[in-house]
Amino acid sequence: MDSSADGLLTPIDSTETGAQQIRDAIRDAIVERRLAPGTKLSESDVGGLFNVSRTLARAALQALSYEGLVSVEKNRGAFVAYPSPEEAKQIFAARRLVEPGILKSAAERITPVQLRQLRQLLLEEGRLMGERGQSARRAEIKASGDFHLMVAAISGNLIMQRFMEELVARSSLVIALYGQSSASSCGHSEHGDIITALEQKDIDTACDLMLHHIAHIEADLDLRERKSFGLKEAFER
Amino acid sequence: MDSSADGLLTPIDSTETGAQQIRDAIRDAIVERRLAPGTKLSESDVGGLFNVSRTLARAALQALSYEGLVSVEKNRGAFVAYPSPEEAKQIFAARRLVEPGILKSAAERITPVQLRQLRQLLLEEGRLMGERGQSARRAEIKASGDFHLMVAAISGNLIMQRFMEELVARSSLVIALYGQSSASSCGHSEHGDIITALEQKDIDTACDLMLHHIAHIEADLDLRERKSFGLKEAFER
DNA sequence: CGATGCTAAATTGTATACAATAATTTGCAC
DNA sequence: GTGCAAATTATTGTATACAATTTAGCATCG
Repeated sequence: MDSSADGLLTPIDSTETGAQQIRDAIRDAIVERRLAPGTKLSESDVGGLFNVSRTLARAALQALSYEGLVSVEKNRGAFVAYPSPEEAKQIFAARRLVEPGILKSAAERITPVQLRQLRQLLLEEGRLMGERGQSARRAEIKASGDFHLMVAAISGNLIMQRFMEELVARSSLVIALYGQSSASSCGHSEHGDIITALEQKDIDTACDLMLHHIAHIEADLDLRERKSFGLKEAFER
Repeated sequence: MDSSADGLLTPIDSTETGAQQIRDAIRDAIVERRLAPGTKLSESDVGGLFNVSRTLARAALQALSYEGLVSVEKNRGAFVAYPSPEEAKQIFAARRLVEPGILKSAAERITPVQLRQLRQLLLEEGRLMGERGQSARRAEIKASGDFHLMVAAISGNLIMQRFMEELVARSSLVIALYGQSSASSCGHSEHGDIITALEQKDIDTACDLMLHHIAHIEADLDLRERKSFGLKEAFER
């Protein structure tokens, strides 16, 4: 896809097995909001879509369920996750809990080259904000999350990086459900501020900015329970 | 929302599917160190052992690989994870990063009943330290981890709780590989100190004690690369 | 004697078939 | 026409069968 001058965010093993490719494809579709929360993902349909057997489709769906992006209900099937307001709060609470620490680790190890890469990412993000159209919107959503993921990658801790990938992906789902403004853009300047603080080695300020940034994203949510009939409707088709 | 602290550490769904039961059984075996790191887990063997088909065995092994307890190598098979020293460092770095925050959340919500349950757990842990025999040793290992898991459960954040389950399980693997003294016991008094701080609502002290506690566990490790021939041997049956 | 290439065995990767469970529709009584 | 119940349909749960890949053994050659 894009892979903008970094190997940092593309841990794709070229020898990945079929199920993994399908998992990645579906995950991208969910994160970029081409697949709405609650959408049913039947094994047959998924398998048919990718021209593989149900075995692989099932494996991919299982994998996504471990990441919290898909919920599989016994004898009922798999659905794109439909996080409850409570779940949404916990996702952002988790981010507030870990991201300052991750950022601190990253700040201690970051190299000039990596700082340039972060700036590059920011530039790309800004460019996408200018463009219009579905495709640009999707890319913008992805880029916005990629900032946080690159920070995690720079921190050098693979385990926290993995965890952040899960949190960012699930955040996208939450924003799709409860976001009010098309607020994916509102964080852009804050990303820039964080980078600036990093450049100045001002770790404490950077962490504060990160906390505020997460709080801003969360403040844009309207975390009221959706009517159950709406949920039921979402589970149709 | 959160049920009272009764089944706090047993989120087992009684209607769980076959693969999940097998996954749990193998996970217990790994965490309790009945299965050594590097042990080969062939799909046929696992299936035969539990009297199910390779399909379910495979699903269970896949699940464990997402938790980092099993590593599956393409076309080669699944093995009990053999964390490298670097991985071990990252696991404990992750714990230092998240556990103070989790403890802080828990301290803000903890009820007297939950405090009693923590004391209870500590008592049980102490009792097991007194007993001798393999079985008591395994239970002691589990109880030691359960303290951290119960704190996570009390924090009320299911996502962080899940993450801690992963970290504690993987820590057990690391200690099995690199632990020097049979140090699982050395942390017992520190657990008690943390509870005391919690009782006194002294959150900062509790967090400090937690950080020291994790540092102590880590300090007992001898994180030197095992000779590759030793690793190879470990991967043989 | 050691290295290399080939064949055979074992193991995983994937597809398909059958069984079990849940959703839907149909039919009947009221 | 409404409500309940049985049959039908669709979908998931699990097992088995076959293909592809790796590993090991063995023979051959340098």
